[in-house]
Parts: sequence; C-alpha cells; structure tokens
Amino acid sequence: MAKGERSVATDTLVKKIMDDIQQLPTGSGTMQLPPEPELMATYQVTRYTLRQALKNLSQMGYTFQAHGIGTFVRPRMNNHAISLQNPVGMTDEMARQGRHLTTKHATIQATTVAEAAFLPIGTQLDSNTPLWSVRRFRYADDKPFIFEQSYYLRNIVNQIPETALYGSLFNFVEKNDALKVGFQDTIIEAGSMSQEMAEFFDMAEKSPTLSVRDDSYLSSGQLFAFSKLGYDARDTKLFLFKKI
Amino acid sequence: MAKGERSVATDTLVKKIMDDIQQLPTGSGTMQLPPEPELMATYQVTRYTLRQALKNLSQMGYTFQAHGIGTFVRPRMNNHAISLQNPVGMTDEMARQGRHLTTKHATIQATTVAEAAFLPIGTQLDSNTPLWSVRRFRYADDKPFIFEQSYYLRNIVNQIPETALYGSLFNFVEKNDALKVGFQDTIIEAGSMSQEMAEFFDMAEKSPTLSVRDDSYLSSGQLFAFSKLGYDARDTKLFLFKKI
DNA sequence: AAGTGGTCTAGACCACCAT
DNA sequence: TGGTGGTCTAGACCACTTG
Repeated sequence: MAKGERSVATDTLVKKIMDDIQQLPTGSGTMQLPPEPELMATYQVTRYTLRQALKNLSQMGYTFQAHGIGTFVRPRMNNHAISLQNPVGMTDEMARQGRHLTTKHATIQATTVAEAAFLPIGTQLDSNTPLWSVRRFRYADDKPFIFEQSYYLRNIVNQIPETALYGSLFNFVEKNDALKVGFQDTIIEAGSMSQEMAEFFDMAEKSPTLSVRDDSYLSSGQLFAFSKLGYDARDTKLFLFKKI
Repeated sequence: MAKGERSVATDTLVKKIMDDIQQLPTGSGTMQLPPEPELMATYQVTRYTLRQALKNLSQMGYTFQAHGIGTFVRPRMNNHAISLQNPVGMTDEMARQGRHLTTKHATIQATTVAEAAFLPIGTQLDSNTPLWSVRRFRYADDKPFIFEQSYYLRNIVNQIPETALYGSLFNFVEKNDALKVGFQDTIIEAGSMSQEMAEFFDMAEKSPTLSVRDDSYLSSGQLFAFSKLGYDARDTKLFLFKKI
C-alpha cells in the first residue's frame, strides 16, 4: 500500500459498490439495490461500514436512500456539466464524461504575495510570503477549456519541477512533500475575459467567463495554495448535488 | 414537537455547539474546541453522536478536525458570498450575513410542462404534466437581488395560496402537503439578462448574470419542483466548502 | 509515551412504508 | 405486520502529532 493510502474498509466498499452499479442492467427503469442486510452479507461488512459507504455514495449523488422503501441508483446525467464536488481532480472528472483534458502549455516562477493577481478569501497572508506562480493552459479534446492561475506557498511546497505541471499538482504535492489536502473554499463568479484570456479562448476581449476560485488547505488547517480557473461561460456549466 | 421535527440528538448537538462557538471569545486567534472526551462529558452524549455532530459541522465548513491535533473553529468569512450549501433557505442565509431578504412582488398561475421556460436536467417529464408557475421578485435590503422563476408539480403540491409566496415555499410544502424534501441537483451558469430581468435590476439588457438552476426531489426520490434563480453577476458571488 | 482524532464491531431500538 | 432505512450505545483498536 503506497504512503498515505491506508486501506479503509469504507472507501474500498464505496469503490466496489460503484463498480457493481456500473455492471447493472441499464434499461431496467429505476434501479434498486438490495436491502442492507443482504448488502452486509454480500460485501462481508458490518452495518456501520456499509452505511458509511452508502452515505458517501448518497452525498456524491450516485444513490439515494428512501426511509422505509429502499436504496436506489440515481440516473446518470449525461450533460457536460463540471461537478464542483468531484473528489478526483479535473482530469478524471473529464474522463468520466468521455472528454480528454490536457495541459499544452504551462509556466512556473517564484513570486510573492505582493505580486499576486488575487488573494485567498479567508486567510490573511503577509505580503512578503514567497509563492510559486503557476499558469496552465488546459484543453478539453484540443479545445481551449481552462485558463488557470494558481499560487503555491513556497514555505510548504518546496519544489515543483516543470514536468509536474502537466499532471495533477495536488497528487504531486501530496506525494512529494508528504502533505495531506484537507479542504477547500470555493468562490464562483461571473465576469469578463482579460485580453490574455480572450486570446487563449480565441474570443473577443470581455467575453463572458465563469471563474472558480479555490483556497486549498492542508488537513492541519494551513493554507497551502489558492487558484483561479477561468472557463468560457458559453459552453461551461457547473454542477452540484445537495442532500437536504 | 411539530410534525416531521423529530428530536434527533445529533441535530440538537449541532445547534448547541454552534451556539457555544458563537459565545467564544473572538480575538483569541485560532479557536480550538476541547478534545472529544471532554465534549462527550460536557454535552452528555456518546462518541458516536458527538462525532456525527462534528462531522456535520465540518461539512458545513464551520469547524475542522485535524488528526492527532484537535478540533478547530474556522474563521468566519465576512464577504457577502451566497453559500450553495445552506441547509436553511435563502432568507436565513441572508439574515446570517446581516442582510434582509424580502419578496415584494410574486405571481402564481397554473401551466404545463409544455409551456415551461426551462426543464429539469435529470428527469424526463411528460409535456402534459400540470405545473404551478411561480415568479418572485426578491430584494436584499431593498435592492433588487433575485429574479426567480420556479415550477411545482401540481400532482404533488396541490395548493399554493398567494400568501405563501412571500415566505419559504419549501417550508410551506413540507408542512401543508406533509412532504419531505430529500435532495437537489444544481446547475450554475453565466449568461446575460432578458429584457424583463434587466428591468427588475434596473440595468441594461444583456447585462451579465449568474443563474442557479435547482431540481428538487422528495426524499422518496420523486421530482417535485424545478427553479431558476437569476442574480446580478456584478455583485453576487457563490460560495462552496468542500472537504477532500 | 501520552494525547488527539479515525475506523470499526455488535447490537439495540426507533421511524417510515407497504400490505 | 413485516420489511425497510435512521439513530444511538458501549466499547475496541488504529493512526497521527507532539514531547
């Protein structure tokens, strides 16, 4: 088992159930899972572990449980909306939709908070704080898709080699610096494109854009990165599932 | 105890802890809660109930737990972003920010799916399905704030008196029809204002707007409403907290 | 080593829905 | 009334952080 990838019965079970759901006959109307006692026997777990897994699946919007009735699989959306709750990173999120995300151009340079184009929302940073400034131009199936500007605190993330810029930076950070990402604040705004951004999308300046700002914290509660993703508003929708 | 408001120890505890957090001294840097054994004693609950409550608080972004370190209160955001995860409805969400949300004008009329201006994302509806069309013009501190168009399935929600339009429609539906709201799908888009919407906001036609589309389901999994909230993009931000 | 939170077990009882 | 999911108890052991 790789570092930081402990075997958690609940997580294993979530994956198993998701896989088994995929195998279910698709055209059979609303799909219902077996009752909990049967699932406990099938997967050889206690009710606690089973219900943790089902709760996770519910919160992701894959299933829902109806009191006194049963557990059901939700129909899959096949629009191209981007889930704000994907726990897997953009690349996998896109792959799940049958789209291919690539980074064709990326740059990194050292800078400081004083020079940053924007700042995190919830945390005060000293203006001398050293940062990495990372800029990435990302494409979905060879169409311009994300204009990304992100900043990493150099005090926490020591090195980011050029090659790492073309993969998942969070995965790199977790492995290379033995850090654990804990949570994120996200701010969504509508705006208009800068000239540079408009060039990337090959659109007119001030074209409408959706921007997603993330402040990322370690599980210890310390801020380690903040970023802004710019999308073409005309063909990007964001998706969110909420349990009441 | 009112109908549908069972006394759940976890929910009660969540409220208690939130209240107690409010009472904490504010200027004392990062605020740490007592360790779990002490909290169990203080609130006279078992560890299961305590941790359910702390998990809920964490998922709302009020606190976070750091393994081996402790439980901490997150600093309060004081920007005016609208939380996409508020479990309480818009009115309370705004009140929490010190803003006052009012509905100054509202209309309701019977219609059908065929006449609807938009449709739910995840569910196919027969075009003859009878709907209530509800339109509300909502103000924050007397400034135009939300342009709302929503549809309720008449087969499920029998009656909506005019007076109910000026309060929380979900609360009304839950009480009047003895229904229980289960979950929502949300789609966020950026766009430009219709002429009617621009009039409400007293802005130019095609001004930028953020739109939030909700498909609302009962806990039984049945769709019962879908809606679209239009915001002025220039002074509205949406907020989201995500645990990794 | 001591203290913190994270995971899991085994079992009980309750609430909701169908019949 | 029987079957479903929802809540809670009491306790064990594990993993992470700090000294």
